[in-house]
Amino acid sequence: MDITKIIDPLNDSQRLAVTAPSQAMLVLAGAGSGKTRVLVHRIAWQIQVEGVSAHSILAVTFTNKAAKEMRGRIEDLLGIPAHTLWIGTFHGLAHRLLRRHAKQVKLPETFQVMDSGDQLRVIKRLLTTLNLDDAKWPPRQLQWYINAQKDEGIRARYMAATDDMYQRQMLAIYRAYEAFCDRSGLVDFAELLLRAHELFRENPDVLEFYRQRFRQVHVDEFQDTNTIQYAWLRLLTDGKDNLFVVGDDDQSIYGWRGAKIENIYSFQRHYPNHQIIKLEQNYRSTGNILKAANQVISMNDGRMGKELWTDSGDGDLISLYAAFNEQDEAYFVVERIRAWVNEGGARSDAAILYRSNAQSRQFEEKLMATGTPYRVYGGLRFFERAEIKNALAYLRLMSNRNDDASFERVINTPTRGIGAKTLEDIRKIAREQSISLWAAAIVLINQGDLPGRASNALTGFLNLIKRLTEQSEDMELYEKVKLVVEKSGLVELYKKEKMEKGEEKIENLEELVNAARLFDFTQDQESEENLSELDMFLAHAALEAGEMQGDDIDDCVQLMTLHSAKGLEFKLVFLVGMEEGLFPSQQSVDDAGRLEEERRLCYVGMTRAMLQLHLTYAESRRLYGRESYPRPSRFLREIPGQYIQEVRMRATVSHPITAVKTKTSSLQVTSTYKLGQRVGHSKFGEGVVLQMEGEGAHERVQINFKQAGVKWLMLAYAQLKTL
DNA sequence: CCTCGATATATTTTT
DNA sequence: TATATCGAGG
Repeated sequence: MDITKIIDPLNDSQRLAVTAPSQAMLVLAGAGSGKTRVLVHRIAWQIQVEGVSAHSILAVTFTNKAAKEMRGRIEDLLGIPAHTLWIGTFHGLAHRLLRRHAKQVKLPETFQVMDSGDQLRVIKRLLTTLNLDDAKWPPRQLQWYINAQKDEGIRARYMAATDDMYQRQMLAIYRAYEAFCDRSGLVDFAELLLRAHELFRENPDVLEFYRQRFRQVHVDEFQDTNTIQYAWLRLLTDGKDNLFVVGDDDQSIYGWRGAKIENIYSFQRHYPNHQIIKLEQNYRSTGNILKAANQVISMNDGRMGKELWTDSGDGDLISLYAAFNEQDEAYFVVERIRAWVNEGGARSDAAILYRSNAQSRQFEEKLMATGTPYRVYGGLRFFERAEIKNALAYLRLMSNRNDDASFERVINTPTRGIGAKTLEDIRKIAREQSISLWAAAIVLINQGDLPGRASNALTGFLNLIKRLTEQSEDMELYEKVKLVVEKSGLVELYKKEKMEKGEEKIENLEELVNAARLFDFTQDQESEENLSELDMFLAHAALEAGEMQGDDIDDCVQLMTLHSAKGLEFKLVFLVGMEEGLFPSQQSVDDAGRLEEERRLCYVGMTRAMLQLHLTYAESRRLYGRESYPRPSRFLREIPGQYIQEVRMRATVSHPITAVKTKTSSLQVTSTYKLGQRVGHSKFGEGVVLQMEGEGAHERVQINFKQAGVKWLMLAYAQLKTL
């Protein structure tokens, strides 16, 4: 047996974690310290050396991407496919359990998964039904409230009524929402987890079965688990000392959506026989970046304690640029990226990280203007697009006619002459008789007192769904999807829309058919053989919303929020908008706990950088149409000056916060150039000065190069020669 | 039923 | 500032 492949690539701490005997284990893995490697090798070790069957191993992640990567790497390491290995996201695994045990958790076989968009829609609909003003009861807040309760494992029926009117109303809505979901066979994301927990808690035999089956349980990004996820893990592993978790308290950045960093602390109480191993050697960043990041994070209280180090050198200093305004900031960043690319760097190795999405625009504009390919993460995802959701709603209705959310969605999309009045009648009957909208529609037609036209339209809709169901019965999955796309009238609807938009939507629908054709329903066969291909595809669409838009085919500059950057790495990183009120965000500054999370976010951002880290802030920023003059972020002050090189040239270079801005620039270049002056540039060759603007470090000149054409250059970097 | 204009509203995101 | 959503009116 060749175990060197598993052991050799590991450092001492990693090896300790990988080869430890079965026991409760907490691996505190710093950024870039090889946490996935430990998890992958640990599992391979158990299979190959400890003789644990892949069938008896469970590994849980947060994202599908992480799950996929882990499975891939384990299979690579073992050299064989490991399809009996249960590895997936909390939600994916919960879903699998609920499908297998639908009866025990009182769900219909064809229950459908709602994404957050669906959920919001349902809540809005519910408010209208309950005659509540959605200005007074903002749907988003209600959604937040409901999910927060569920994340804590709290069901509406177990909540005591309070005297507080507001609380009472919220609870009433939560109740109504639960009732609606039950009636329609709909399950939201939080519900997947909650019900999977209840499955274990209320069915000792089921729980015992899985406790027996899973001899080893592994969890990735443990610091991101919420209350219900951890409770679920505990049911599965209590008293068994077989829980192996990997996480980093310093990278907990999802507290605002229920993640409990405390779970790391509780782990030590709940599993008294645990062992803790710290991974502190970093294989990603240079020494300066790590030392600076260590300093920043050390400002937080109550850490587990961890200090990253590297045995590769200090590297470059971190650069800090004080931009005049957000335009200048973008200009600086884009120029730096161009310089990087000119020197042979790949664009995809450069990332611009910001605190909030609204900041991306200025960079996009500048990148666009310079013709630099870029990619923005975080847009609408494929399965979340309206046209896709419409098509899926038809499919869902075919699978489960009680799915009222889907019924509402497509009954009049495209418009087919079913008016608000008819719809209201249907809802009324559904409410009175506690039946689905579909059933209510049939009742309404049979009553016969509907105006002829409305009755025909409604019958037409019901028949359409029935026809689609019958016709597609023996079809392949992709043919079903194709049939729906063609016969639902969606294509005709989008053909009528403004050329470009409509065109794109039709293309997306075609892409959906294609996705169905490529859908690999064999990959989860082990557990879901009783599920129809269609239902598997629908679940896949909800649980894995697909890649964000854009292709990775091109060599693109990467733009994303700090949150989405977690887990990624780039040679060149720009952390922009380092300003009080922006980062840390205004909402976090007067709450110690939230401020610490912002600091962890800063730590995450800094540790994304492999070679170069550039920090920027603007002295003046236009945001939401308002001009503001923010102070530099406190996080900048927390980085010792010795790791920083200020890019702005000033008379006196000192610490950024304390430095007084002087008008006297150290760069008296303004007089050097005149309009029409002939200059030389190392890359662009010879040219003539056309315009100048800005002062000091901000001074830019426009030059008409003989070869390269007209360009704006920043004097501080251009290294021009007068000719 | 659709279009236009008024209005609110703007961290962070995966599942 | 930009966008999304909603209600009135053609």
